[in-house]
Amino acid sequence: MYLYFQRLLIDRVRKFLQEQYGLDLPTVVIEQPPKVEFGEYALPLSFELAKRLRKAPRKIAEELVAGIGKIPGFERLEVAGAGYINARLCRAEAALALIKSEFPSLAADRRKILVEHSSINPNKAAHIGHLRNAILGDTFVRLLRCSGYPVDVQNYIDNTGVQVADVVVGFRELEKKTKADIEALIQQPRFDYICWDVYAAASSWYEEDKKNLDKRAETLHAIEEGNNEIAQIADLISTAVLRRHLETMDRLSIEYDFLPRESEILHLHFWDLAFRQMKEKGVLYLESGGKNSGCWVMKRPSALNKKPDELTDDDTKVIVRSNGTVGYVGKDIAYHLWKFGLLGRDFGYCKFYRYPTGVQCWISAMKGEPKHPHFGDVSAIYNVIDTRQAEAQNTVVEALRALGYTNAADHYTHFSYEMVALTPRCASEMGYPLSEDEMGKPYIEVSGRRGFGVKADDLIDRLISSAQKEVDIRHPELPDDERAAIATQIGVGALRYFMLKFTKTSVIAFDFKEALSFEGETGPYAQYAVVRATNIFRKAGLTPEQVLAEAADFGKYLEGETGNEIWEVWLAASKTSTVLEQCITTTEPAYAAKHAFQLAQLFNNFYHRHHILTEADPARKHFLLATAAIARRELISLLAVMGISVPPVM
RNA sequence: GGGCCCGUAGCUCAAUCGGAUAGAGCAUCGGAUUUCUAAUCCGAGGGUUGCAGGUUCGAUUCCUGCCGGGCCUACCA
Repeated sequence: MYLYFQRLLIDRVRKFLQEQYGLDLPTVVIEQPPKVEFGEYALPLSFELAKRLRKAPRKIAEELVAGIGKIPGFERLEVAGAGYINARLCRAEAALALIKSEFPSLAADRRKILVEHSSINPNKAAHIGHLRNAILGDTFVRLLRCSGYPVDVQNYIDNTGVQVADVVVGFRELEKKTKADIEALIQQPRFDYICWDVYAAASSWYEEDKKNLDKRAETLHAIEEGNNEIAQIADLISTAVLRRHLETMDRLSIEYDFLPRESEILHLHFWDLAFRQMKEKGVLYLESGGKNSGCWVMKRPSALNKKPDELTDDDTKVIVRSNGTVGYVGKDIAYHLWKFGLLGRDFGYCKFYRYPTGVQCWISAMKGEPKHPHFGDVSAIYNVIDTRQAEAQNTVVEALRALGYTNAADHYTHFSYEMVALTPRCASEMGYPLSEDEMGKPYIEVSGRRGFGVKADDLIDRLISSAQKEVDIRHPELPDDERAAIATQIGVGALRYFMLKFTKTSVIAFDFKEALSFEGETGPYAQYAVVRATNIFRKAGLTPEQVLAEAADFGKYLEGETGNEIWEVWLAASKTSTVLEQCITTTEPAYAAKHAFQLAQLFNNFYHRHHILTEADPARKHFLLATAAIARRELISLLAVMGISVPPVM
């Protein structure tokens, strides 16, 4: 609703400027006045035009206000301050429009969008860093879907890399486990936890004696080769850990459609096709001298502006090693050609995991099932990968561009975000030994290699049990299963909100105290606002839908000081679709979280000041109920976009 | 050395394309409940937006330099 009137206003202003002054402004800046009394929109454009028109800003504002005249849905325009133009909506009309508004579909074409997120190495338990990735990614998927885009969700599985090899080494060399032993271990409820420790042990074993690294190389080679016991063990482990990751993420209602694995990219020879294209088009060249002699290399994106004679070995990225093997970035280029349907080869597909919701998750295979959905060949992609891989991502984009796939390159978005780290206090509380140097740092990076980190399932467990205690106290009358379900919703809500409230560029210095909080700017705060609203309708014996269906002219209740206060609730509610659109265009889900909190805050304030059920005037009572219904409706959809459901009671 | 990011209240973070008096939460202190459940609400204190210049009618935001911190910069993934 807010967006609709905003566009209407901008169109009128732009049209007037064109007719009156012959000006064609590409963008008209619009913002919100500091107080609702001033109106819903503020235009600072008079300041901008002052120089071009050689008139005082205030004079221009006056001309604009007089010239534009009446706009449907608006009460009036007025000049404010040194030359702002404030626009006031007709509140009664706007309120009715909001009640009737349906969520606008932004999707222009029906071609699929691909979001890749999670992509956790299948060699150990997922940790808080992976949670941030998955929650950001899943929320972005929900944002796109709720705006009408068809989306495929992919989770890339590096099942043949060094990290899996290290766990295999750990089990075989340190734990002396046979294939049969490992098969038995996999049956344990949290096999990924066992791997967590084994991986850390293997990593420190390498440090004890560099010769131990030979085992890694041997193992890695055997895995890539295939058809041997080591490869079978690696597959056993990585598949079991992958299954655990899916279970962990499913606890947060995070689902995937397809799991492309590196083993298939390797064995289906995706790279050969990519390599051929890249050689033909001169994207790669064979280095003849220097330290990279004998390697096929690409210019680094950071060196794009350098002249040929300024280039050094450091400005090139090795894609194919001198021994002929391809590196990670090369495989990623091939994979991304596939994503855009530019490779000329496809995966086989097998069913892998069925979610309780009925969604089927597929996995890549050499020879797949005959009937399967079509993945890849999409119009746009979003890769949710932390900022440390920015350069690798840029290299892939530049490879696409250099191959002449500019359209693909333009629709490739690295959804970049900062890492989750531990505060030194949190790390030492968890018993991790820190050097003096590290104690003085603002945060300590999570490290799977060192075994430093908060495991995702542990954090979820703690959040749920902490919520459980509260629910048990507050609702002893409810049966066990209902209390458990409520605690789960609250715990998950707290976690998802926590990961979304920070903007992507902010490093999260993780601390249990903050993450476990259910008060203030948290998920449960917003959930609680909805529960309060729901309680009103339950007591009143009405549904919010009934109340909204009978909407009347609320004009007189939206005037004056009290009216202003309540109008703030309506206005915030009306901005939901604007905010969601902003989240998509800026790839920043934090705006949705901030907005949900603000709306919940406004509602809680309203709830406190106006006692609805005891209101004597039936018409006013109806208006107050409608206010609660609108805030509740918008909050529920905002939370749903964040993957947060609302319990029936709290 | 080069590239990217960050520096805002005691702490953790916001601030829409450069706009009106820089806002929240936590913590601290003081209040509010015979009411739709207090996981709530109200109030108070707390700021040279790292420093110095520049552009602008206007800078937390843009530019330059400096200081401090982080990440990347492997023939690892």
